[in-house]
Amino acid sequence: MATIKDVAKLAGVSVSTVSRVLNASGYVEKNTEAKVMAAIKQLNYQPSQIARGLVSKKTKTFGLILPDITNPFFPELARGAEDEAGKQGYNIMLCNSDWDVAKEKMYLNLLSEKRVDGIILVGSRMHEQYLAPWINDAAPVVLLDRTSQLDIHSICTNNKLGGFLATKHLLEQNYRRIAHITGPATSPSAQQRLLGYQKALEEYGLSLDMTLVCEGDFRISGGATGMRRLLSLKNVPDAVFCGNDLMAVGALEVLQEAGLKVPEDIALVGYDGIDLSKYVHPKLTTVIQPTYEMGVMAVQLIIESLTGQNTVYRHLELDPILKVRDSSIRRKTIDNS
Amino acid sequence: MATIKDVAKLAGVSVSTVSRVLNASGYVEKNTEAKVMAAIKQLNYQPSQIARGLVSKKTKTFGLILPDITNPFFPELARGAEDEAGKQGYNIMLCNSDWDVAKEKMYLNLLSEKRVDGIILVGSRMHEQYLAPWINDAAPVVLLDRTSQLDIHSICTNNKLGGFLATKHLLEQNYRRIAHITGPATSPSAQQRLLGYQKALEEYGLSLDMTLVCEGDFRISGGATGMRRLLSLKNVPDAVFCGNDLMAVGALEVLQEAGLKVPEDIALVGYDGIDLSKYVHPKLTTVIQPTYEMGVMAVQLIIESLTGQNTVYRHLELDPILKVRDSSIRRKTIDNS
DNA sequence: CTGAAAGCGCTTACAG
DNA sequence: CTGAAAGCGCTTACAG
Repeated sequence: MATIKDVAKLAGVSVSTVSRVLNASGYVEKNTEAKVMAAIKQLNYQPSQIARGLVSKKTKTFGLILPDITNPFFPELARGAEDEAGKQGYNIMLCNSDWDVAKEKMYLNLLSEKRVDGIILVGSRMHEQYLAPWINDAAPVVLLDRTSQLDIHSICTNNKLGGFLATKHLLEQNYRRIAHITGPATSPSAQQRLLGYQKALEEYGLSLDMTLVCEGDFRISGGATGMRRLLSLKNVPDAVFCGNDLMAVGALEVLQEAGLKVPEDIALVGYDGIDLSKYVHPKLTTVIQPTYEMGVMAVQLIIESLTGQNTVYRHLELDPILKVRDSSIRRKTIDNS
Repeated sequence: MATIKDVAKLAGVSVSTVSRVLNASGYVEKNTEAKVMAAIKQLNYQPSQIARGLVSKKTKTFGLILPDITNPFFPELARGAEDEAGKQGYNIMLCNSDWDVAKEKMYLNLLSEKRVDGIILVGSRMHEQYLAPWINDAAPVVLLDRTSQLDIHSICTNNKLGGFLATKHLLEQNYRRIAHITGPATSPSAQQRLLGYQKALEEYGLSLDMTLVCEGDFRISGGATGMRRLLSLKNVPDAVFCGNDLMAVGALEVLQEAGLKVPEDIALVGYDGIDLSKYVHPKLTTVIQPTYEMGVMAVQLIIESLTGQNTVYRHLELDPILKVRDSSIRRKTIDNS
């Protein structure tokens, strides 16, 4: 692979001059420039970003640590980040953490050693104390889908509002025995959605029945397991708010196998607004998150930090949107059985 | 950020010595080592992979260029590549090309300037002549989901076999008027699946009816458009082999809106084996590709090239597997209407 | 307008 | 067992 020296030699100039035409910095005679360009072309020369990075202290690369790209929630987010990064001349390094704090730490270290210009950390369950060392470190970090007390950027959606909207919708549709399959208890988002669920029940003067709340795992299998447990109750719910769409799909399968109709027998609401929610039958009512935008905004926040336009740490909160579809259509009367 | 010099100064030794303990190379006295380790810890020192890369000519990074991570076929593949790369100490740089040759070239250049140790190029429609400059270049390239006459690694599945299996299955189920919604005409995979479709028809002594073949785009919308066109025919097909699952989902929606039943009125077969195919109703018969494995193998091929274990270019072909589900269940008799 | 020199943060021979 | 020097491929002042 040709180096700047090779180009200089072939063009009969110094490396300084080649560097100048490469960076369009300083004056260089038209004629000299032409010679240099010709040499570059002839040698098929590509400047090494490694060498450049060593002096500029910039790698034009961001790290993106997310739980699992095969989980349909994350590709949208990754795409948003990549599109925005690409627009600004950055590449994205993708890391799957599987919600594993040890893996997150490993990747955080790796990315830091590779001197990425910024890191987007999605859905981390890491304790604040472990996060702290990364603050005010070389590369700005932005937390996605989680908040923090620390001086660090964060973007999340209002999960409590989302849980509230989902549950209130079911209440408005005259469902009254509303169960909730939550995400993992360790997930802050899951906790907030649960709070929203409780708030909506309270607002309707309904007391919280903990037998109707079961912990899931944000995966299809967890939704199925939860639904089976709910069906085994002596007093089966008439509606289920699932902590995410994937679990709603699992719940839906169990209901269909049990010969129950959605929403006639049991209504279902999901969360996230992944594509899949539109293509199951019946189409799933869900709470849509601005997933792609979160990826875009994360990159924008980092770039703002980098260019010094923004010296204050931002904690952004976006509002989710309730999307009513077929799985929760209106009941005419309240069923008080 | 602390450098090796800072560590050396604090430990009261030379940078050479610090480098030795960092790399566990050469002899270093126990006592000296302890002092160095202490300094590293105290300064929270992380060696710069940029500086290391400049001398070692290795970045421990691979580039992964794929059409679109939000297309459900690709996350599996990306995950396979990332898992295997991570195991071997490499990171993955993710790039979305949108099937756009110009974007592919741009990323190829960018990744090359960043001196990645290898590049995985997925589903490229680039002409051989444009690909040629990347061969025997610094970083090994492996083509995924496409073949090449060039001296370059490639991994693909036997798409002709896949198309054949899908169509033969429908024929065995006594469907006779079988349409095919293809992928884009420019896609080699789409072309091969079409050939498989033709071969199966021939084997059953059926002649190819071009009014039953329409070009799609591998997206939901293209499947919907294709299905609408097929329904407008005077002589409607009794089964449709869709070039991928996404188009099958689009076709399914159109059929349901038209009040037609699958598979009673029209049978449907997809391709790829994406998760979604299991969760639509009815569950979609499909041809499963070993997507995750392809990602893993691509990384393995690159690493073999890098370690010189493998000097010959490999063209691997994997076999897809027919997965029969509800959307194409048996008809009792041949419908000769 | 152009070149020589120093330096980015490391590793790798080479002495000692 | 340890240190000084050269070099990886660039950019950035500094002279001229």
